[in-house]
Amino acid sequence: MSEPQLLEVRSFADEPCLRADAARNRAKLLEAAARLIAEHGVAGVTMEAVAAAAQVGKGTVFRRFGDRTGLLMALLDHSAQTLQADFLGGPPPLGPGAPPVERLRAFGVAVLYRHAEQLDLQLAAQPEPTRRFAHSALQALRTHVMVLLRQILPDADCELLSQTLMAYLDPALIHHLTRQCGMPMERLEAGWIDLVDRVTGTQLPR
Amino acid sequence: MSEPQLLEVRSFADEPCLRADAARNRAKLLEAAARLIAEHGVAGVTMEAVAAAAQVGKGTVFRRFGDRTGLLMALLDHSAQTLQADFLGGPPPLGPGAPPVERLRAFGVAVLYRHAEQLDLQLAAQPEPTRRFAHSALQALRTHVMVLLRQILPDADCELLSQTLMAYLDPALIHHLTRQCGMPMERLEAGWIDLVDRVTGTQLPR
DNA sequence: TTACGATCCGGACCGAGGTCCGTTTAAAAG
DNA sequence: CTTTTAAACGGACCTCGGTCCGGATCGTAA
Repeated sequence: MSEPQLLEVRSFADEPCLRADAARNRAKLLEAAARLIAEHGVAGVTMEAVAAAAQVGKGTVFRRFGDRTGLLMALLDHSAQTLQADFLGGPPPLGPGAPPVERLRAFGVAVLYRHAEQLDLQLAAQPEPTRRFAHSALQALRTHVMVLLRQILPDADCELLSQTLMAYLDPALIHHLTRQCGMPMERLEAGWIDLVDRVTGTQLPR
Repeated sequence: MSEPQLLEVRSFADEPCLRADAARNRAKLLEAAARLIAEHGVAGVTMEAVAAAAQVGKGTVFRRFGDRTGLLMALLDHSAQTLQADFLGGPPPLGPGAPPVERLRAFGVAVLYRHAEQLDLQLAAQPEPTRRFAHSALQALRTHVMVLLRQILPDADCELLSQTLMAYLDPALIHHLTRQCGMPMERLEAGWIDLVDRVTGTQLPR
């Protein structure tokens, strides 16, 4: 069994090798949080409730995860790393091997459905506006988009364009369009393809 | 003196004719909030502080504005209506008269700078993720973009495209790019023009 | 094994948003 | 001018995120 991915896919969070008890509590807390979500939904994930469910002091939760957002992000971390591994080292069209435009299309669709599956958690994990774009999970995704874009449009402002593309995949937007406007996911998916084509100038002949 | 705009530009908020005392208190509260911002920044705008500064009970603030976001939005309301009047009935290229693509370009630039001016307040007024896209102030802007887009691209999914374009103008994104990444506004402005051109296929000959 | 310092733990404490309900008051009806 | 009622008022109260610090624990080095 060799490592499935050779590329650096480490977690964004801090892990300077926790003390034994700290690591144990961390695991207990994540498990407790997951259980609370399963039982009472994301709204039931109160810092005190998590602490109680994990039989741990409240302060412990905050020291480990910083704040509520941090805890929720940690719950999403595993899935985030899986996705990252997929588009960094997995099979095409997501992974390397396919032409950049196709990778971009596949990437968006993958993120779209991943976010849709975890919508409630993704929404709750959304940090306050000032930090929304600073979070490393998002940064990683955006950087990947930017790299792909640069291969397609070497002369464009790919930093800005990548922000625009990522904005389309914002969980809050997905929530609004699917749950408040009633759009089916297929339409969002088509919208992504269309957007990629327009931005990259890969317009299908009309 | 005739009404400057004939189009419906009424506030999005509730105003089923308040009772005299209610209207008076509403004004006192807005004034107090503005003063608090001037003195202690947006962070100083605490619901209790506003209530106290306006010599009013805390419950009054909540009944009038619903929540903190509502109060902050109300502070932005006047500027929002001005902008709306400008692009609905003002002079070109923002208002009617110019070709749709130019109106779109002008619109984005106008919103960009308006948001940049009021960044702190805009950020603080940002509602929780589930309501971010539902708010009527945003809806009004997006609808306008959509109308313009439809004139340019009658066969495209303008609802989705307009969301994408609006996302570029998100105050949180502007904050990130200018204050955290250090980009000058000129670059964001150029980015908007570029984005509009790509999306509408109005690519300048390269 | 013991001693020690860094790290972690726990839960009291605080501030702020939001709710509730008994009381007051504007303003329309008689 | 009185009555009446829907609306507005006020502030006590609750919840929850986040902070703090004295005390317990782990890991290490002697």
